[in-house]
Amino acid sequence: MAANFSTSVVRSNVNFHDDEEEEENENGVLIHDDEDELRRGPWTLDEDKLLVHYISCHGDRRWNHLAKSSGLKRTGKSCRLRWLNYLKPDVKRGNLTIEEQILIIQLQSKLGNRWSRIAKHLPGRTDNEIKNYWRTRVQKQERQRLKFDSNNMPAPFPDHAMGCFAPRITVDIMGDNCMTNNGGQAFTSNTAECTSATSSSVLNSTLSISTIFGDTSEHYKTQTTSNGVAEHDINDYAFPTALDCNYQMINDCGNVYDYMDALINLGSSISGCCHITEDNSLLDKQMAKNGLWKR
DNA sequence: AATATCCCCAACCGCCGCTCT
DNA sequence: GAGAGCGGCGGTTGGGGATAT
Repeated sequence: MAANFSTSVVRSNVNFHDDEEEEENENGVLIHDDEDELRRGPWTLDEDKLLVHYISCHGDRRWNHLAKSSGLKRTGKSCRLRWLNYLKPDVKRGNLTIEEQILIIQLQSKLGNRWSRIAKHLPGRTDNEIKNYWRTRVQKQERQRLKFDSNNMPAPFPDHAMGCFAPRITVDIMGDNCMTNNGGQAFTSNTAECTSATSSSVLNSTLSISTIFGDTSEHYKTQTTSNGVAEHDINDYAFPTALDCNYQMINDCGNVYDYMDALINLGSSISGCCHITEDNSLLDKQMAKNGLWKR
């Protein structure tokens, strides 16, 4: 990967005098005086340095002017994209966290494919990154569906949930409750919906579930609150906690799906609504009818 | 080890709406 | 009001690394 460098480093290191046919403008930045074709494709380290240097001096506005006067043989659009998606200092690198993934799903259900709006809720994440994330996941699910179709097997999830490019779910955070991870640590998002963590302590208990699919050897793990208020009817269902990505779901074909994949598809198949309950579990009986959650 | 396939993601494209002249 | 220029956005592509066969 290129360049996570500070502006000061760029200023001190960049060497603009590597081409005899270039000349400096009034700001000490080189201008190409030939009419070479615009460059396309991946940016080089030197181009990155030049762009960062120019923006540090002149700001990130007037992209077409910037592209010409900076000496970059790039379009203004290309410069803007490179800056916003990669070079801007506050761009966060690395994999999306589970919290970010859930927030994306939540926001996508509300906003649709308005990636730039969604990105505003995830500091440091770009619309391009979120768009790529969403597309990759949905493509994966579509491939799964086609695989089942070609094998003449029933789809793991209802067709209407699998076939659309933008499956919609709503994760409702009920009342004062907040999604928590297994340690009971509050999941804090940038949305206003999630404002406070539940105070009830969460006790893990391992329960043997032998119903529905008749597999008595499997152990499914669910959670109950200390006061037992939200205890599940374990004879019928088992639920994972919202952020426990170690869970997988097994449908009635015996196929196993990762937590997030199942969440997206089940959410689509239950009229766009699943709930976070008092014990921070996803609770909807229709969800459970699609299969068991396996740890 | 070679080849095929999958997956990620940077970058491009086309369209739309806003602003300025 | 018309049109050019531009920024912003969402959809798409293609290169390259990772993984499977």
